[in-house]
Amino acid sequence: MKEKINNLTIKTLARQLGLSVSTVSKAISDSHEISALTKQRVNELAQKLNYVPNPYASSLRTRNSKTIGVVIPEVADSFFAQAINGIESVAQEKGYHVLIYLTHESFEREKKILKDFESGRVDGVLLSISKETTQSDHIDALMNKGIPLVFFDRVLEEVATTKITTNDYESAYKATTHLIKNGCKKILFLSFSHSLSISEKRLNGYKKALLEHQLKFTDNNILFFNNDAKKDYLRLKKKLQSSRRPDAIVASVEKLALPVYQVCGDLQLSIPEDVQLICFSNVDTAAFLHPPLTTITQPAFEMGKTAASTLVKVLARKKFELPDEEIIIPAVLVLRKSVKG
Amino acid sequence: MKEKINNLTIKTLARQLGLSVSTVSKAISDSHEISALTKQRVNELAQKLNYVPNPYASSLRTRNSKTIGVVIPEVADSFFAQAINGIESVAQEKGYHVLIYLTHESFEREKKILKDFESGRVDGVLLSISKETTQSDHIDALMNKGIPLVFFDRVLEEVATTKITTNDYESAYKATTHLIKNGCKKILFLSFSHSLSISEKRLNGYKKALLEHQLKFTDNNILFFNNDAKKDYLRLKKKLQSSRRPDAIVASVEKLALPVYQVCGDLQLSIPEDVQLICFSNVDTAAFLHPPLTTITQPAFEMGKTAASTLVKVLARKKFELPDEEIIIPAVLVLRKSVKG
DNA sequence: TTTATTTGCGAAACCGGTTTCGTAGAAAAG
DNA sequence: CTTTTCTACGAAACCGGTTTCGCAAATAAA
Repeated sequence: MKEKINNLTIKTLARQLGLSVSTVSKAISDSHEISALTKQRVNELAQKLNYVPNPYASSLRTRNSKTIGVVIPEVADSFFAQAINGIESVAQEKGYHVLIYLTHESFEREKKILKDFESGRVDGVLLSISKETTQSDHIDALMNKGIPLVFFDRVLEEVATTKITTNDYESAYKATTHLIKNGCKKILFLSFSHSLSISEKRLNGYKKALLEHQLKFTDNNILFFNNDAKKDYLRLKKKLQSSRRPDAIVASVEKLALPVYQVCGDLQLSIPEDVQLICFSNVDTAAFLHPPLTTITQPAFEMGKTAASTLVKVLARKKFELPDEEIIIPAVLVLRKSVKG
Repeated sequence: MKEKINNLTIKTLARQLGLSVSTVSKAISDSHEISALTKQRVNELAQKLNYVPNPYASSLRTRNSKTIGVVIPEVADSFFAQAINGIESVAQEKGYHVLIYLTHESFEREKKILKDFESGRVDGVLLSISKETTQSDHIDALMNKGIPLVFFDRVLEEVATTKITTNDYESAYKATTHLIKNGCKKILFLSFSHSLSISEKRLNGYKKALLEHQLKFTDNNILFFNNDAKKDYLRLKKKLQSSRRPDAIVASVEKLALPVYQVCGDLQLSIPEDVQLICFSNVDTAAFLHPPLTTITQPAFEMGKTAASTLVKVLARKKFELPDEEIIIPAVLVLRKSVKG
């Protein structure tokens, strides 16, 4: 492998063409100041020599990098994977580059990443906050530096910027109502965060459905998963072994579904006969699980795409003003055999 | 949102401290030329003013970006998602940034992306080639510019660099042998590429198992999936309806599993009674599918991690010399109910 | 005490582009 | 024919760091 030396710069082109550096630069960017003939000569040589301009040199002067930063908790999750697809689709179309960062649900990591963004590394940011994130200082600081940020899915309400979400509240309400209409009276809600907007909204939608049907909500109705697979498993197991075993479960995020299958399998509980199950999930295997999983499927690709195009649109302007609004793309409830009826 | 103006540069610090720009720069990079006292003063002010150096300015001068480019066919695939996790884990530890690009299996896209990398945008590249990729000109060109590249999973043998793979041949051989020992005689191999190294190796492993057991291989034994879900479905359906219906299937990549479940479901064929199934797959729902899917599970995280650390290690040196070797991390065959026994 | 060395810092070039501004020559206007 | 306006281009500053090199003062060696 050769040494890394790029001696093919705009200067090389200029020299070979007997032009000045500025002329070549302008020719390449198709400036009106340059004659058609010169442009052609420049482009032909650039083509021939396989000239690729240094993006960082350009970035330095123009103060933009054509790069967006995507900050998500994890990537091995169907929702985020599909969202990335959506993001990438607009990035690639609009000529943006995508820097990916994972917080692994750590607030500290998130802060570090956003702090780094203050350097000007990215033109804008797409963020889905970590489950530990409850305050917005790091986000405010970034936005105060003039770097636009769009939330998607996991948002921080108090930050005045555009947020792309699903109808979490309504979806949970709808799912829970469906279970109640199916005769369920003891519906367990699985959560993994006390503070996250999506968790709260989904929980509230669930609560509303209970309330509307004269079912009471107590702390017993909700089980919080931490990130300790073994303990979470045991706690869920205990729940499902108790005398007042739930007759249905609403799992508020994708990764909470498998533990339910696991525990039910181990306890020989039938889904949906003993326990009905609905999960917020984008896994593409849902239809082939045993039993097929009823899901609230979020428009992950669309959300990523919308978030990215919202961001890119504002980046195209000189002033970066993102309206403080929430764009809600509805999820769909896909009924499968994990619920009765 | 404010205007994007970063007036806090190294110059600001220098001015406020009554030092020169060069001194501040050296102080920040902890140069031995600078006294402890000065370093402290500089760092304290930097801290106080929340100074974050512009990475592109630095990049321009030092000719490295602390960024690696990851080029993969798709992200909504458990293998790649997990691989990204592995990559990110070392990137974050070593202070590298990760640019992600999806080829969507398009050779043209891949060429464009690698061409862009010739600009110096990234210090090194991790590549898993598209299924259309059969030649290496674009890769050679990049490496000739002195940019190191490590393949993972989908490699191009003829390129002299480090390749991180699994034991595709042995795994397919093992899986097929297992099916044969289960009494299968008409084993169908599902492929999605005529040229890809992994496809070829897996096919060869499969063939070897057939050969060893006096089972003959004809074109009828293999079914190629294109990217047309509907047509692929129909072709597979036809296969499974034929009089000489296969009694087992080896699916050579993750995304080929669901169509099998789909078709078998629609044809009311039982897995594994009518058709046994083994799939190269990293989906975490495998154990809860109906029936649970026997998988050849690749060490995706490890592969990503190894690829990244190999790359990062060579980037730490002045000379970028990646040995032309293949690091093979074995996959594991996880037996589940989609095969008998 | 003189000379050699080390220490700590600054001036300036540099990385590779972009952008401002000035200007020679051609074309248009008067 | 002179003045004005374009047209097409170049010189140079600039973006924000890094690095080389030079040098004065402090310290060590002779």
